[in-house]
Amino acid sequence: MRRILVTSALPYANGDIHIGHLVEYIQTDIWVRFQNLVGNRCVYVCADDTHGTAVMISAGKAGVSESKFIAEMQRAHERDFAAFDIKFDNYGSTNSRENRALCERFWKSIRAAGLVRERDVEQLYDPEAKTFLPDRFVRGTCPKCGSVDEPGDNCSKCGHHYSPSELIHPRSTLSGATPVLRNAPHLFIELEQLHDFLDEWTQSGKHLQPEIANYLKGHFLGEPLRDWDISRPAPYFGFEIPDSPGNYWYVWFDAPIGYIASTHQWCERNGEKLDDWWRSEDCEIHHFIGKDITYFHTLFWPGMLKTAGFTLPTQVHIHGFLTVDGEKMSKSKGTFVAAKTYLKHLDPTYLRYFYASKLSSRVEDLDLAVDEFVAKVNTDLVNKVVNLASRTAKFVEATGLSATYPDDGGLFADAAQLGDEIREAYDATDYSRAVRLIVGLADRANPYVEERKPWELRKDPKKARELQDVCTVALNLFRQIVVYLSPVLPRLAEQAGELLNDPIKLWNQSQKPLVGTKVNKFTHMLRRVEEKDVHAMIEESKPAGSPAAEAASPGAESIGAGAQWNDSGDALAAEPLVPECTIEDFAKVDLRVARVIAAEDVPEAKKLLKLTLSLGGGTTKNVFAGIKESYEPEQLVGRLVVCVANLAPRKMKFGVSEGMVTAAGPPGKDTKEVFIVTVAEGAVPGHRVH
RNA sequence: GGUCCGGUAGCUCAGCGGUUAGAGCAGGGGACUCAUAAUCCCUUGGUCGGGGGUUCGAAUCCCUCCCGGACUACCA
Repeated sequence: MRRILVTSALPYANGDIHIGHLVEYIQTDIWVRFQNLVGNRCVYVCADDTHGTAVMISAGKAGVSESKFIAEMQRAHERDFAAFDIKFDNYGSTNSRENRALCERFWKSIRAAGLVRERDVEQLYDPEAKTFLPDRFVRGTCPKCGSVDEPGDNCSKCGHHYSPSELIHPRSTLSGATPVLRNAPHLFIELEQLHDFLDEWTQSGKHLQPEIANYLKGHFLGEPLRDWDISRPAPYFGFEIPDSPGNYWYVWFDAPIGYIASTHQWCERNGEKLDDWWRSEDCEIHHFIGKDITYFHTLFWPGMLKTAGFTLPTQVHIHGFLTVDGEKMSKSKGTFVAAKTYLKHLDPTYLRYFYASKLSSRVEDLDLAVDEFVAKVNTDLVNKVVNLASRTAKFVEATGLSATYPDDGGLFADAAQLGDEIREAYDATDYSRAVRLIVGLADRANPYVEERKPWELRKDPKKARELQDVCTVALNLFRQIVVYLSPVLPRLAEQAGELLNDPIKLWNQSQKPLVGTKVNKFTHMLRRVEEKDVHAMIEESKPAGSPAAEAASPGAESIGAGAQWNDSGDALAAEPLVPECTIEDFAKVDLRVARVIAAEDVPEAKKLLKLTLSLGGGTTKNVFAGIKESYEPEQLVGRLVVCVANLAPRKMKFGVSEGMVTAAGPPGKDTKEVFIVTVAEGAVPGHRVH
């Protein structure tokens, strides 16, 4: 029996769980359930990641204390997870007593190992909000190309990387104030001292997927590792560093330690010793994470564990992101579906099955194509698997299963033998392979029923025995499949257990037929997915007023009497007003109505479309607009837009842009949520906007 | 730009040096009626991205080109 401790990444306490998160939690939960099913002892811990500037700011905006904010968020997270049958042995919080104690313990070891250095860091400070600003809370003009309103780390126009302090006219996205440079001492961990160890650990071939090991080798381990800035000056929501008053551990220092803290809570409750789980050769530790946090889990974290004398991860399982119909999840397209929105429309079983059927051990993105989702769930689960029970159970309601298992031509035995292969696939997190093998069994079981025709047997009282035998076989094949699928579909396993009066608890139940039990009245186990429910879910996930939402309900433009304007303040808060300007300033900008007379894709560009704008009378302008991710060229031709007509021409990679099409959207370089500015009926190309 | 991963039937993918390249779904034809318009049988469909090479033999190995995607930490 293996002893295994499993974690999923700690969700950040600053937003709801969505279907993207669920890829990871479902992947992990399946693995944990599988391990327990085959008789290993597997404990699954997780926690909310609560610290950092983002939570501090969100709590401030909501007008509540941080502790209240994170408590509410945690309640919501736990509720969502439970609804998807994700079963943690302990769900903690990084803002816990246990975590603080462990952080202090780690810190002591790291200090003692001589890894900590203090160094002054110049950082932008918001004098109005009285806080230091992480890069993403600063925006300004790119020092290289002069593009305005660029993020604090790199320019979305020219791609130039810089530090936020290099921006021209920087401003805080919190208050709109001009940030000032302030010096503050920060504490750094000199990771380079652990370089040899990390080389060996990452390249051993045992702990990481090969592509990850390779990536680390190429990107980081080929040169000296940079020092890691692990402190933040007050104000900061987190733990104050005991020997450095006024400084707090950066959230990424205490977050992974939260894995141990959560385990500690579980140990306390269950009379276990923490050292048996985190400082023992006999216990495996498996982390499941997304590819975005690879760096932290494969370099910092092993380094910290090594230094503090804890067990190193046996394996870090890294998965890709979720895409929907081949595209990144998008709020405006309604594919950024919150867990709770999903639950209003669809059964969680569907998503568990679908993800399982798509997941492999590779670091690949997983695509949820709506058609495929519907087809897979309905054909595999309902039509094939559940069908086995629903077509035979009622024939043996009265008699129960036969007392001895009849001859089935080797079907059950063959499927039992396949168990090893299925088991290996699960263990290797190659669920798509496991599911493929299992569903193949249903493809062999249905023809058996077809051939033996129980519906004819029941007409002849003399064949009652044969009828019972045929159904005993069919129900056993069904049950065997359900045992194999039970890590993925715990609810179905429970229903099958109830139907046949024998709860499914162990993998071995797939190896021996069940005989002589009563059979209960069959009730529906799983409804078919309706495509309209999926679409309703996506509709509900769309923000009001997006181009997509408009397209879905043409004619919704005329705002009826019942319309409500309860617009949230989020958009404004995300990008506060800039300092006021005079009418003369405004007059310098010549905004004109223009007609898009041609629009073409720039194949090499990620975000740009090439537009030809007509100002009327043959005056045209060539403009490159960063709207490719939101609009198709065909949608634009013929439309009236508002352009900045006197903007100095700018040479871009693909040609000269002679103006700019105005568009609204949130700050940031993400151009998936842009909405071009159009003009009311009657305006003609050439009209100036006054 | 660099690194990595892919490109096999309409779709999702399996096969990764050895008999005429497979599955599921979709399409076509038929059967059945126990079952959630479920199931079963038959069937159409592919110069395995292009080109070159290694080999008795290549979808599978090597080279090269083309196409698609991901990543590119000092954000959380």
